[in-house]
Amino acid sequence: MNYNPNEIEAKWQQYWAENQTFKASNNSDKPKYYVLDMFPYPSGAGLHVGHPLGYIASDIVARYKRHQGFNVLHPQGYDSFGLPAEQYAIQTGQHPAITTETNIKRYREQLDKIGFSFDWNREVRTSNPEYYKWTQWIFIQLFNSWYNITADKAEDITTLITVFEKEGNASVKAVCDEDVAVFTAEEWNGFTGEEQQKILLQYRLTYLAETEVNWCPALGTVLANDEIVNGVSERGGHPVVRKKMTQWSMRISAYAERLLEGLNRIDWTESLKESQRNWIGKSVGVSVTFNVKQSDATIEVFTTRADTIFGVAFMTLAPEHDLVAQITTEEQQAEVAAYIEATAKRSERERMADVKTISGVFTGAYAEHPFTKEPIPIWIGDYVLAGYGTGAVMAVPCGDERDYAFANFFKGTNGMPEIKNIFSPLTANGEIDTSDEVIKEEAFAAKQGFVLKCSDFLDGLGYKEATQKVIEELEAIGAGKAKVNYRLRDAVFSRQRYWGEPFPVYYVNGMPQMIADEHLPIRLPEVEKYLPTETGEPPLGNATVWAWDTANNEVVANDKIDHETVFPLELNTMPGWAGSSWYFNRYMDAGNTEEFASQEALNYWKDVDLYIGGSEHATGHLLYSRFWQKFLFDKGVVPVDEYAKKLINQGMILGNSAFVYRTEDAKTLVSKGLIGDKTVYPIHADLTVINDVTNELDIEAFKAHPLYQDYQDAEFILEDGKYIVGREVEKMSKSKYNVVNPDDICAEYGADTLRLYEMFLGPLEQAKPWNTAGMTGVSGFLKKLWRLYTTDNGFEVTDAEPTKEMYKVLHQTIKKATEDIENFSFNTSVSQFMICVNELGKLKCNHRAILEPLAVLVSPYAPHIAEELWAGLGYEGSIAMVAYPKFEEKYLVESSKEYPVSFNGKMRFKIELSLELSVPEIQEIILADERTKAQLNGREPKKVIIVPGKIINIVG
RNA sequence: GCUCGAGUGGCGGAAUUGGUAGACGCGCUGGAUUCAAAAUCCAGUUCUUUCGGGAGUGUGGGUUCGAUUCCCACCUCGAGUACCA
Repeated sequence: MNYNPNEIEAKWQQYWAENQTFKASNNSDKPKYYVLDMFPYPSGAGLHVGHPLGYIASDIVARYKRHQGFNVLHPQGYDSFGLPAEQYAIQTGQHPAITTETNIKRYREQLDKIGFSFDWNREVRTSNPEYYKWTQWIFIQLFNSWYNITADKAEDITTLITVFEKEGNASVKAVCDEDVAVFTAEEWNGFTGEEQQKILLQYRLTYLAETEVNWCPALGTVLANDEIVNGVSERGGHPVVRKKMTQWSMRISAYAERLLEGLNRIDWTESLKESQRNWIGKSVGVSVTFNVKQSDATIEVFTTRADTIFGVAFMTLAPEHDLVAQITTEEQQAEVAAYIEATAKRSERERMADVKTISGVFTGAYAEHPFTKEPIPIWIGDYVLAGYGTGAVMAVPCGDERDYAFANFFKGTNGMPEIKNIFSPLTANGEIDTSDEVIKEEAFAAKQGFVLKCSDFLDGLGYKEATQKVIEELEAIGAGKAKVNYRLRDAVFSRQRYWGEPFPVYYVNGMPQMIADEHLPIRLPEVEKYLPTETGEPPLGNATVWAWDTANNEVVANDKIDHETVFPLELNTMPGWAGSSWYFNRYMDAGNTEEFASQEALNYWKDVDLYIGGSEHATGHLLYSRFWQKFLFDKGVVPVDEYAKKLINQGMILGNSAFVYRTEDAKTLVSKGLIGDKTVYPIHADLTVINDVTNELDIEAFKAHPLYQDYQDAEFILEDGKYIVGREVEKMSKSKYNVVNPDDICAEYGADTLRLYEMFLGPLEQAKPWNTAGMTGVSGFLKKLWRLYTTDNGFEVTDAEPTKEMYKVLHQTIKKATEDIENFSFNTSVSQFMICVNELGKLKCNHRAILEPLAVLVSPYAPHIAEELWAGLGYEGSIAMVAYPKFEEKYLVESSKEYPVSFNGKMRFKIELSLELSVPEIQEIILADERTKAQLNGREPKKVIIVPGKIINIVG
């Protein structure tokens, strides 16, 4: 009776679907376990073998935990809003909803073939109105909240209004816009409703503001910082420019410290946490205020090196700094204007690529040193970034590389002073090094190994003491204070796209108004065209039925807009990360129409025990979702403020590209071994036209392939009568023709083989190349496993008592498989299964007492065959909930050990000795052994090390 | 530049409270079976060797009876990030 994977896999997949085997209940006496995959964007290309890697790992854990007696939540869904479906709509006119539906169907078919134990009853789709209703609802919650620094949490905006009414805003400590004017209670109460709304907008956690955004002209939309890679868009690689626009923003900066702190409480990889820490970019320093001479303006700078304040030689403002226009003197006006214009023209990318070139101009103005009162020339320069700190720096050439380079470059012009040194370097034993005068060639940027000089009251102090002292002095004269600065910027939340969540927002006199919760969802309107309008408005500007009727609370035609009861709706949509920032909570109670999720469900499942997904989301999804979770926690909606206890990043599966080599004239194709020193150009060969094992090109298939029509008449230069292709490991991608489709693998070898092989390939977190040839290994393993339970006549097992050896192998395997699964070391447990089956095969084991637990052990990895074997053993129903076998130490206890005997650390021979023997007894036996004498060759052993049960080492 | 991670056979990889380096699989070699092939099974497979051995986990040093594992310095590759004041 042969193992026929196609037949049994289809059968059990149908069984699981019909019997709802993996349906999770929100009520159970069992402990809960929540295993989550990052849900996919359903792209038109379908899945390749790299995609399911993480899903297979999480499925193994989910199935293992079910065997262990947990109530397991293992859901799946689709992040179904996004750019590709919209771009397809622009090209073809097909509605993105149709494209998305088709792609999801394809994804589902592919996923089903691999035999995942997902609870599809809880499927979510971010583009489904029943889902995005709650995304809109969360947006409204954010709008109706402010961040109270004193309480260190988000609170309802009404608590802020209460304070304003009683005390004004002077005493309010909130995370808000920087330029909020101070007002009293009387003033507040005297403001018009509109004025009050404007002020509140400066406090809300999501707010409308004119901000400088990353505008991508090619995509016609704004991009978030994490959607830009090397100055071009992550999608498509289009150039990105800075542009001022009125946009919704999320006040994620309010949560900077808590996002940082929370990292200490979660078990995520160190590198991922480090990425988030860098992205948040906390730096502890001092804010110093400089007065501008002959002006009432002041310049605030942020510095981490306040100790160097007596080394300040000049100040540099970012060209975009607000004060530039105000302080620039008449003589310098033309030069400054020209410089600003020149910088604005340079794209972010050029500016980044070209860090070596020093440029800047003098404003003509001077600031006043807070202590010495000496004049300090104020320059502008593009090495100072408007977006970081205050967009202004105090420049200390002797202590900072960039300041040094700038000062050196402009030395002697416009009052740029000579570089002055304020550091006395210390020798290794802490004495002042008088022999060496530093700061001749470069800045002294270290924070240790010096004491200050020429620094008034700071003379003789090191970095720490000086910083402490200068903060005290600055505070005493009111010119500065300690400050913590974060790199993390508020996140722009508007996108000029069609295929995203519409905002539940309409505008009255330009002021945004929220639509009441009970009228949600606000559904995406139909449009004729998915492109921006002729007037440059976002695609929703094409909608004709997109106005809000406040009398009837419904969306109505635009021509009804009268700005009295009918108002225009927001034309932007939400970004891709909106829907993915809370979906893990929705799975807990996916069908709920009354609430985001019920309190019972949220309290029962609480958080994700294991989250598996790619590391590319480190500073996007994984940061935004933590932010929303903390906000929802503050509002009492969710019970925990970190939603994923443990996170694992699966590595990428790389493609194994094949190449043919053409000559310059494209008339000849040269086999790989014959290239020699000929000039040839590699062309990707589709994997369907080569033999994956022998690397031989199927020339007929190649010529017949539509991609290679240009080579119909080409001459093939063969080696040994064959054309051998070159191979190279690259990212798996359609454009490299190295994609392997899991459907093909399932059809040829079966899903269980695919699952085992993906795990067997190597450690989950590591990138590793795919090699279809290796499939035969695991395929052979499953056949051998099958043969243990069967004969030519069908299933045949014995109830006889197994031998000691059989028990030993089984329990070794239980031990290893359990440990490995707990450590997510899936590759090594597959090895152990192979060892086990090889051993049992040699022992001719067909004993029920061994084969029953073995089926359960294998079941998380290869569930279909496990089900079939379980049925073959005579059981009704699924193996999925059968208790996991228990490891018993007694089966592994040994009475003797084969000791390795080393001489000077090199293993030379082995000797079987009883474990009962004492150290002196072992020594006596070993020294009397002939092989020892031969090794020593007459020398006396200097030392004999015996570690009982482990090793013997003789030094001599 | 900085941060994090990784360097082990022809290939994927295994082994770390320091204790037999190369488990398991691919590939390769030889054999059995077969009319033949596929499939299957058996044996071998780090390198080198004068068959006694010798060398060997990126390189150089150190600690140790003993180092892939710990320490120092360096090299290479990958990922992230960057004029961050």
